[in-house]
Amino acid sequence: MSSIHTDARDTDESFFLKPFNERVYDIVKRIPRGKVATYGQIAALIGSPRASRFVGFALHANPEQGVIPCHRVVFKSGALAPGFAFGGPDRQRKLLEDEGVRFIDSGEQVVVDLSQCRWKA
DNA sequence: GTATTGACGCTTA
DNA sequence: GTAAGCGCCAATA
Repeated sequence: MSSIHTDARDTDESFFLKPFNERVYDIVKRIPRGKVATYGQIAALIGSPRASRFVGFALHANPEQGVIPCHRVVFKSGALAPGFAFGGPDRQRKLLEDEGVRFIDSGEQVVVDLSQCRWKA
C-alpha cells in the first residue's frame, strides 16, 4: 500500500483511515441476499466486537437508502431494530422474507431465524 | 480534555 | 424466568 500519511483524516479521500461508520457500511453491503448479520457480528468484523452499539448507530446515522441494506442487520437475538427508518418494521420483515430469510413468529415478537440465515463472513 | 450520547450485549438483582 | 443496569467503543458537543 501507499505510504501512510500522518493525518489521513485531514483528507476526505483517506482510503486508509476510514471513519468507523464507513467501515460498517462496507461490511453491511457485503451481506449476501437472503442472509442477515447481527450488530455484534459486524462489530467483530470491523475489529471491535464490543462496539456493537456503535454499529447500529452508524447505520442509523447515515442510512444511505438503496446502498446499505440496513434491513439485513438485526439484533443478536434476531429481533429487528426498534425504530426502523425504512417505513416500519413490517417493511423490513417483508424485505427479508422476499430475500428468503425465514422468520420465527413468536406471538407478537417476530425474529429472524439466525440458525439458518445468520451471515458468516 | 471532559462529558454525553447511542439501531447493543452481557451480567447481575 | 423476568427485569434492570452497567459496560464497551467511537464520535460529537
